[in-house]
Amino acid sequence: MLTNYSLVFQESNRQKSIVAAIKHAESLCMAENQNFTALRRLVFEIIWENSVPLGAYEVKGILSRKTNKSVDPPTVYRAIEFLMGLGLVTKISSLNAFIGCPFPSSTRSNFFMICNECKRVAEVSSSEIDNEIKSIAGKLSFASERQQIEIFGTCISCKTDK
Amino acid sequence: MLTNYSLVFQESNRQKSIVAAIKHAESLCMAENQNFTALRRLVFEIIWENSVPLGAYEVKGILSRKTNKSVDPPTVYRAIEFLMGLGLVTKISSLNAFIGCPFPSSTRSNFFMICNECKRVAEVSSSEIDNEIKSIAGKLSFASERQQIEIFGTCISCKTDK
DNA sequence: TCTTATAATGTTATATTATAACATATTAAT
DNA sequence: ATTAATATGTTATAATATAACATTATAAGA
Repeated sequence: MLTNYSLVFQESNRQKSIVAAIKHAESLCMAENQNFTALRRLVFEIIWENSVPLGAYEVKGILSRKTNKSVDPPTVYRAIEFLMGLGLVTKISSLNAFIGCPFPSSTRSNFFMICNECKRVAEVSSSEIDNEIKSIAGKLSFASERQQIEIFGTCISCKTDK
Repeated sequence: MLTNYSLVFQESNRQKSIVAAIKHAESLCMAENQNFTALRRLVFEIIWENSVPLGAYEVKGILSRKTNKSVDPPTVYRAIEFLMGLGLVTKISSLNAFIGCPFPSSTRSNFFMICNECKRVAEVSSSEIDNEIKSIAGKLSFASERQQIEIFGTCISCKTDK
């Protein structure tokens, strides 16, 4: 089963999803007894408002502009760490950049399609992939804890643009 | 079809594979009209001699000791870039570290199982995974060019050690 | 063989990404 | 109010990576 795969490549869906994502983040923090502070919310919004993964220092710059004061790296990294811990944001490690997670953590494949042209990312959730990975890990007697799948290429709109 | 998945977790296989890998690298360079220079060979050996992924600066340190002279970062990064271009070495981006590729590039899934305890890496080649990714990309009309799959967990020997 | 072109390496400097360590402030619990 | 816990501010620096240019080695053409 492949779900939600067009989410991030389609701007309209993404706009809607930001609002939903903030609500989701709020209730998740509530449930986990975590504090969704103003700073964390700002960083969350900055990352979610962008259709492309942002580097920590880009977030820092935007945050600095939004708050009209200088921001130091640990401020950003700490907020990102917090958000990643809750599965609200993920790092695309090949890019050293961060992007919002459209899926609740329980159903996440950590599977990303990254367009080399427009840099936008689609997160995909696929039980087939997940099961196949489980099966391979089983054969290796490898106890898998976390997976990260990054596919680079060209998305449909960048292909048709040419 | 799942192939070669025990390669890197098993020390004996790895030792054998180094010799084979050097021969493979030599003939590949020959075929591609590329120069397998002393420096590149050294870096290749350093990366292949280790069962765990090495950071560029670790390679730098080892290289420096082996050659008894100081080595600057670009020296290492350039050699690594060269080796990656030929598919002889891969970067594990979550670790900012490099490891030898046991597969010829044509058959590579870029699929790594990374043990959090011993840090060793098994590269897996799975046509099921590759096909499933192709199928998902197809549904998204995404022209995929490169994939990188990183699974973190605990390997069998670290599990039984406890 | 000499000369030129190309490829590879050396070198310096600096950019980019990330974290450690400690100070201060805010919030929640007693 | 006081203490404890959590979050943020601040300074400094570690770790990773690349740009730009100089030099050397190798290969190719005259």
